[in-house]
Amino acid sequence: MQLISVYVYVSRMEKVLGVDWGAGSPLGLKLKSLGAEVDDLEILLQAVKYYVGVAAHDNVIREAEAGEQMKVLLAGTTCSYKRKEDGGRTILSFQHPGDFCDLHRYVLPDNESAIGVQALTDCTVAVIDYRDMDGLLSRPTLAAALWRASMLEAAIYRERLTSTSRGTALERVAHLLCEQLARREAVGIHASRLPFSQADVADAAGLSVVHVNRTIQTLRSLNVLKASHAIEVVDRKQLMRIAEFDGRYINVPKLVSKWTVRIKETRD
Amino acid sequence: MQLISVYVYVSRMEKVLGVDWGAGSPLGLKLKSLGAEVDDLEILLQAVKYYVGVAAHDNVIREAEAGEQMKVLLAGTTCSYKRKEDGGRTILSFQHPGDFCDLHRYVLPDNESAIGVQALTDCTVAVIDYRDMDGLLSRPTLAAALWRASMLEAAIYRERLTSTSRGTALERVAHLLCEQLARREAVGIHASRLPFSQADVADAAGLSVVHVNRTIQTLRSLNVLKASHAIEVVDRKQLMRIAEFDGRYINVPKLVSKWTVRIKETRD
DNA sequence: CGTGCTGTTGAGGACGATCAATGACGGTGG
DNA sequence: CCACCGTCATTGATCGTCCTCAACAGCACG
Repeated sequence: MQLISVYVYVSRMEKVLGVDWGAGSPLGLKLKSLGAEVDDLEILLQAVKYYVGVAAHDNVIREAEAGEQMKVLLAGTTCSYKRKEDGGRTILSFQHPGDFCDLHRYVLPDNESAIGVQALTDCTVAVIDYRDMDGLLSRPTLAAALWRASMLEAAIYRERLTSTSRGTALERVAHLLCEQLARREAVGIHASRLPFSQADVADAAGLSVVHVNRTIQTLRSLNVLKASHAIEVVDRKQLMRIAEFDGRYINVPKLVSKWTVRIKETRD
Repeated sequence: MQLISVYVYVSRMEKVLGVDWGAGSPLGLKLKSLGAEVDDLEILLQAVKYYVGVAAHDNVIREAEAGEQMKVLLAGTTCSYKRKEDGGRTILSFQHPGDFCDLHRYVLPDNESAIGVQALTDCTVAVIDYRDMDGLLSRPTLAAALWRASMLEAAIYRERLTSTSRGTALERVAHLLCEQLARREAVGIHASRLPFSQADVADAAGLSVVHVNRTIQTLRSLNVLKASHAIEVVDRKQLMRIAEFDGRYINVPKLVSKWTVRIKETRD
């Protein structure tokens, strides 16, 4: 199997890039970890109708939008959110490369329409028509992978729920950061700097911006975060200790064997 | 199609009951709302290896248990929970008749092992071996229904997350109660009394028992809850207003047409 | 060179946690 | 039948975390 290259039209930047979305890309690693086969990735990419670039702060999916297409995040960071009556924003989940932005909408149409997806950085998104989904789901391994993706989403919410109900602001923020680090690592992104603002953290953790700021300063004084403008983790172990974070729920074990072999064939 | 009757051995009460788990039962209504076909219910019930009775406060699934079988709640109320390091209990979700207790464990084995399920009332549970699941999933409508069940679980967590992050204790408790009322109604249970204690509400809402008590007393003074020993809702509309509850996420629309026809054939 | 977004700091106040004790109810055994 | 026990509900008092309001600094952008 050869690496798959496509041309991406990035609307804001208004230029054309040749980018690899193949087996070594976040989406490839994601599908792999969900137990899909290498062919599944190829078939998924063939079903892509077009690629979109979205600028930071723009909506990937508007809250009221009636969706007839599914979107997959290929590059950049987004969040799914809900508006509060006071105009505020509750971040339900961060989304990283390889994540399906609105799988929930395909599986349960109409009863989750109030959820929007917003770009936190400049992003690249793949768009697939609903009418092409049947073909994808006829492949048992791919269907199972999508089911697992749903379950993983549920597991992530579940963890967030416990962490949010539970502890102090310090624990909650630490947990949130650990989750993002682990999820990004699972798709091959090892950067220690996290691509979102303190305000985003506040909306996700259910805390005020002010208190998040103070919490982050505490983490900095503990030499867990770097004392810079951005959110950058320097002592991951300590962060996990503070959060009491057990990342096993992020990873899907026992399902990777086949892939590991095949990946070696193609990438080495 | 005839109504399906099975004999249930209830271990604690030590007696044998003839009970109907057919199309009109909570499980039947649940599958219907998930878009399954009538035959799917029959086939699911045929796959049931045995039925178990569990007494209130006992574990349906122990936290460390290595599961090779899936459990479906037929009668009674349970909760899925996680232990906190201090010994406390975080209730992740209440479970009502028709709910799958541990679908997550089947889809994502090994990475959710710390979750237990506890009976809050006396319960009846159906047990299905994992090795019989392949046969069930070979039916596309049933497989889709199980996928939707996963998504519904995620949606419930998502709502809980927003409500927990957001408001005051009053709103959170009100939301939690609304969710349970709506979910029970969706499977044909219209009782206004909810079958769990204030301590359970506290563990689910992430509040202290003391404060839950005071919150419930506030709701009683507003004539939303009945001034009795139990948790009984008398003014549902007002409760939903307090919680800003929109129950649409509980129901799965657009998927019921086939069933509605068939159900009339069998039940009228 | 303003305008907006993000980050930072200070002060006051509210909500909910914690500790502690008591009451009400049902079951169990002497 | 009553004493005892465990569970659940209730009440009071104190304390801490986190919210709110308010102001300001740094930086990117047009």
